[in-house]
Amino acid sequence: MFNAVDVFEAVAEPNRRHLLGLLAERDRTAGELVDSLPALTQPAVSRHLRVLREVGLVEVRPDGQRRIYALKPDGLQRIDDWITPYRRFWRDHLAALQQHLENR
Amino acid sequence: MFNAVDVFEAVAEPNRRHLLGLLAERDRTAGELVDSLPALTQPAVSRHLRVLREVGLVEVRPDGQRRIYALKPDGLQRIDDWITPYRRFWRDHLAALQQHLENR
DNA sequence: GTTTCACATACGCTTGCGCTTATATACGCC
DNA sequence: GGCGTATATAAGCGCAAGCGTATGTGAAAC
Repeated sequence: MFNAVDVFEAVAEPNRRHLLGLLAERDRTAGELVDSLPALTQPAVSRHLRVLREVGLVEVRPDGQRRIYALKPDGLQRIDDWITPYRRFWRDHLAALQQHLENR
Repeated sequence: MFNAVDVFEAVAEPNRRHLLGLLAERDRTAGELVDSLPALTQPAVSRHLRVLREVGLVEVRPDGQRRIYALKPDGLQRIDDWITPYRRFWRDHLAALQQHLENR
């Protein structure tokens, strides 16, 4: 019924990356996050937070009638793991460039 | 007129990640890449390759009537740069876990 | 030049995303 | 209880992504 979203798709959305950036600084209430995206309405931000929750990038804890969002430490690791094998490509490239500069 | 696609969106598509994976092994012709995705038609794969080209993740060189695709070394670096500040989160988390195990 | 092969593009279609407005839920305060 | 505040969900819509079929382009072989 609902399409399961994966981490890559979650992170592809600029507004969601913005939210992650704020949560990297410190935990925030849903209200604070809504205020941080003035171009969007409250329900829009709420939906983005839902997506981030569902892929395990953030977690919520209730605080009275507020809801405090926090970054979940290992969520982005899946992307990092995926990138790892590719990392050597630009490392090699940079190394070759370095070599070239030294040898001229 | 054309919506500029960014790297994150390009990588969000599973078929495109599949193509990148193959190109990480070695350069391939468009035809080989088409064969690697039997669920898709040739035009579908061609369009995915176009997206990967436009965001600078791959490059093409002609070889007679073939077109040889190759991974572009620094394309994914932008994603890696973005992840970097977050990396310490799961590092810290793992460290805390380690600490906990040693102290029990 | 014509035919064939390898690949890209055009077009039309369906589906899902992200948005807004409206409404529900749930807590705190009186 | 009733009311305001904080957040989530429902409903509906526009638009773009991704797909397939059909067609264009350009090189090679004859």
